[in-house]
Amino acid sequence: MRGLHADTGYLLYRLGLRSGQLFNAFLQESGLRLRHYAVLRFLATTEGSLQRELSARLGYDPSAIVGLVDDLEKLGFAERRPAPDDRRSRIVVLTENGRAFLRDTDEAGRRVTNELLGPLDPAGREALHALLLRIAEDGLS
Amino acid sequence: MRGLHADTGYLLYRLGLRSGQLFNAFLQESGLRLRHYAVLRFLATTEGSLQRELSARLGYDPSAIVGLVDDLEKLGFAERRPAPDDRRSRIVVLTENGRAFLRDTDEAGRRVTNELLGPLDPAGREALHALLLRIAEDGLS
DNA sequence: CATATGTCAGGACTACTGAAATTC
DNA sequence: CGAATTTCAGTAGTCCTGACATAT
Repeated sequence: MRGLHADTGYLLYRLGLRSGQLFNAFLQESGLRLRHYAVLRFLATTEGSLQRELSARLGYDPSAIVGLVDDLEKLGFAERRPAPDDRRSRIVVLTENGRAFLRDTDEAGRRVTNELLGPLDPAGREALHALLLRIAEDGLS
Repeated sequence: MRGLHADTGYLLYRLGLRSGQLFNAFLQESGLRLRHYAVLRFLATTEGSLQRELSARLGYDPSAIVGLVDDLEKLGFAERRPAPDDRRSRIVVLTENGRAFLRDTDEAGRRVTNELLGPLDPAGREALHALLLRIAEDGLS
């Protein structure tokens, strides 16, 4: 019988949990959760994004995006704007406040990843990142 | 501004989610969830385990173990036995039915991991597994 | 008395389904 | 008409806290 940690899938599941918990702990005082943070980070890479793009790229259900963007709007970190070419769609854009929030928390985010990767040296971290990217790109964005 | 996938922690979180979803999908018809499966797999490596050991080794809260073992007992896959040396404790053991279930699903589990690791060749898979093990062992069992 | 183990109740969060309104 | 986008209601599952009974 294979052991528990002999299974790479189970390892990924467990480490993903730990990663999410670490991020949520560091985001706690800001009132955001990892899912909000992920939306902000993605918005920062675009000039504005349709909600269905957020759903597809972040892997969250379209119905979940609604509440996340609601929360970000309440905090003044993002805005919904009408899409000029399709009145069904809304374009979500990062506000200046949202951009400032990302700047302020950028270093804390690095510390989380640092703590997570703990015993790995820089070469190990880079190797891990490259491997994860390859399997992430098969199926995700 | 760093991109989303520039963050190894976020990648781990996303891939952990996908891994859990794949496992749960393949377990669906059996009525079990990944958490039950993890308990069974761990029990198969022992001669019986205290519930607090299951909690510590699998990373689930002690209060969650109660329901998981309840479910496994209902299905006849595990049993609670009194601990001879400490009447507070119960020892959870795999039954013959539980062992048979693991035998029957072993190959399906491999297929899940296979699908998950998709584009990686055997060397890449081994390298990924080794890296994940190193960070898992820092903090988890 | 303090501590450990298992149990139970409940809350906050997550992931998903199905349906509705609007627009294409 | 069917399909796409967003929204909403509801369900099941997850993660954690706090409390309790029992035993050490």
